[in-house]
Amino acid sequence: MSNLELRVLGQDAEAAACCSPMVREPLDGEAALELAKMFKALADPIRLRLLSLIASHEGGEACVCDLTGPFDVSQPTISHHLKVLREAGLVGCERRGTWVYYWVLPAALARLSSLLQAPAGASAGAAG
Amino acid sequence: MSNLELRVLGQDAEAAACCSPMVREPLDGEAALELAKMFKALADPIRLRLLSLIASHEGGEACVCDLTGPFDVSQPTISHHLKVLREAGLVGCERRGTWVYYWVLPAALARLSSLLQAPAGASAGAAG
DNA sequence: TCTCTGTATCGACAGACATCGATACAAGAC
DNA sequence: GTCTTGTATCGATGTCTGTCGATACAGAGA
Repeated sequence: MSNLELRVLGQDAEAAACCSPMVREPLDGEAALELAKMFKALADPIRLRLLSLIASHEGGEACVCDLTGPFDVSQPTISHHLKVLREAGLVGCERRGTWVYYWVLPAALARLSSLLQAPAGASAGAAG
Repeated sequence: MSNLELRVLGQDAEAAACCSPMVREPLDGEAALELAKMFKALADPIRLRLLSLIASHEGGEACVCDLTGPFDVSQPTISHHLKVLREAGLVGCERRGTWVYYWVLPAALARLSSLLQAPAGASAGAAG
């Protein structure tokens, strides 16, 4: 159905989705550094809304021209935020003719999501 | 059993875990602002490791004295990071005698985790 | 009381970041 | 070729953040 599926080739989303939440064993410094970069990209309200806007756009992708309107900041600022999301590996992009299109990389979100997921037992009931 | 379960009373972890990932519909500005604060708390390698260290500690909680050792930064810096995690609603704490204990609030992590979770169709699955 | 230990707060400082206007670059229309 | 439009980059600036040493606060014990 979606053309989204084209984008996730080569990403092992399933592998990432299955394992080692951070509540299970301590993160080592290197992993923490890399993950912090991704969370840092999410740590801005405009970037969160951009990501959400892109992901929920029809077809799973959005033109930059669709993304500058909803915000009260300048075009260079939006472009900067898109670059941050790109460099964090959260979105991909491609120029098609005049326009540039962005889409979310689901594997990256899935990885963060699974990291934060508490193991079934621990989540609410905890320690038992 | 656990002393952790005492801490999750009043938090609707299950309710948070069920709904509205950001890839489904655009986040409004207010929600984005609040979520960005939580992600900002995660956007530092030391804080990620602290959180992971606390969560994976036996009993689900850790004394500050267990948390200062593993890092190359000063005690005030660790205290600062713990405060950031606290104010973001990611951990709770309590003084017991001389020591202060910290534990993770699973509902907060679950909320972020579910937010990032792509809907079944789109997520990774898409690749298949 | 005083002392000792564990933790938090304060004040200062350097580096990182969000934002802007100006400008460069890319592609289509003419 | 030139013009126009869409997007990215540059350079500057104000604000936020991570870090430290110094110090204050809390509780236990003598």
